[in-house]
Amino acid sequence: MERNATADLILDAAEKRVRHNGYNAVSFRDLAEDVSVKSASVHYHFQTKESLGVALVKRYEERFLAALAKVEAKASSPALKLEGFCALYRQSLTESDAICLCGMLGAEISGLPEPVAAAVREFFQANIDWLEKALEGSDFKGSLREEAAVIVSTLQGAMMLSISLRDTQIMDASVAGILQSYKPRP
Amino acid sequence: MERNATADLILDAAEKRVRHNGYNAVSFRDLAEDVSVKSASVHYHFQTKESLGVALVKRYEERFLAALAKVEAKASSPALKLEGFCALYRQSLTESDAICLCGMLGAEISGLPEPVAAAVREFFQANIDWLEKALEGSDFKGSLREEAAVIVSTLQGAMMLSISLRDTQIMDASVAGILQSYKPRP
DNA sequence: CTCCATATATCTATCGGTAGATAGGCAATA
DNA sequence: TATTGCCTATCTACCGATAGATATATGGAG
Repeated sequence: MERNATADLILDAAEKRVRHNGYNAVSFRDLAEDVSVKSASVHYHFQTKESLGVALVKRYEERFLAALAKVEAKASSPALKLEGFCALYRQSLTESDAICLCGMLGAEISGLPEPVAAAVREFFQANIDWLEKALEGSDFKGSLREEAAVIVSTLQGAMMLSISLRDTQIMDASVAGILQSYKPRP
Repeated sequence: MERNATADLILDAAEKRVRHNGYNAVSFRDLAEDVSVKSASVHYHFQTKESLGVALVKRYEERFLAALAKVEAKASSPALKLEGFCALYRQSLTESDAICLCGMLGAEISGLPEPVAAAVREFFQANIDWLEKALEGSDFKGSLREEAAVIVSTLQGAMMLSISLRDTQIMDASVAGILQSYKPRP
């Protein structure tokens, strides 16, 4: 994914704006102003809004999967991997004071250009894939994949409500609840 | 809240469109077409988009609280009330094949006109209030209010992911997980 | 080393379309 | 006749997108 400086600055600005206000509330002119160029120059780097959206989600997913790979490398048990996963979500919330990019786009998904929607679904699937694999060997009864999806959705919901009510406690309590359920039963 | 027929049809159309595509993706012209009038007539009933948004959320909350009151009347135990609460969320998802109105607006909250944002926060607070009261007397250790917020956010997240991945199983599994946590410990 | 060709990245200017919003008129009704 | 509800027509602002000019950098060919 070799990309030049301006294109990345545009994606940075887009990520911030989309995570706060949603896909349809972001314009090429907004982004142009954010990076101090004209809107025609934004179109030079991303011909259409759809292609910008796809690039945005793909970069976001790449970064997230890279962070997950680091967790994978360090965490030795399913419980620790789960903890690392939750910590990443929590960090994403506190660092940007916004919900997950794909949490926002997931809410708007039926109104998105199909290629963008597909990229969002892929992000979620990759999350669930990782978690499912991470939880292998934990003493959990039932479908691991289903449980992984529940965890992802729980974290996404917690981000949304934390931002809406301006109360990070909700995220913390959600994470605590998730981790508690996966403590090896004594 | 006495309102005439057209105004309610406009709100019906707005609710559907906002729940599917988000606040910023809905226009007066869209709504006008939905109810077979001209956009100026939509402005006759709701002068501004902001006032339409506020009315939309308030009506939604009224309906939801009315449904909760019925649950309250029928359910005798905290466990049954919780079950009724989750069932209402599940019903909201399956009936409209869309996320909660306030789940959508909650995601977009930082880009909403402040009065609309305030109405959304009030919806969530009312949900948490009801749940907190409903859970009184359950053998749960820790802050009931915090736990109520976690449940609301979990259900909201489950709706979002269910719609995104087109898999209602996620909602079902989330509800099952919530109810299981609140089974009186044997 | 210089000159020219090409590529890159930006600009100005503009397109057709749509956004929210308003003014003023017309018909039914109470 | 005053009110209600809808209409036509229009406004200004902004949307995504494109055309075409310009400046700068790179990299051979002579």
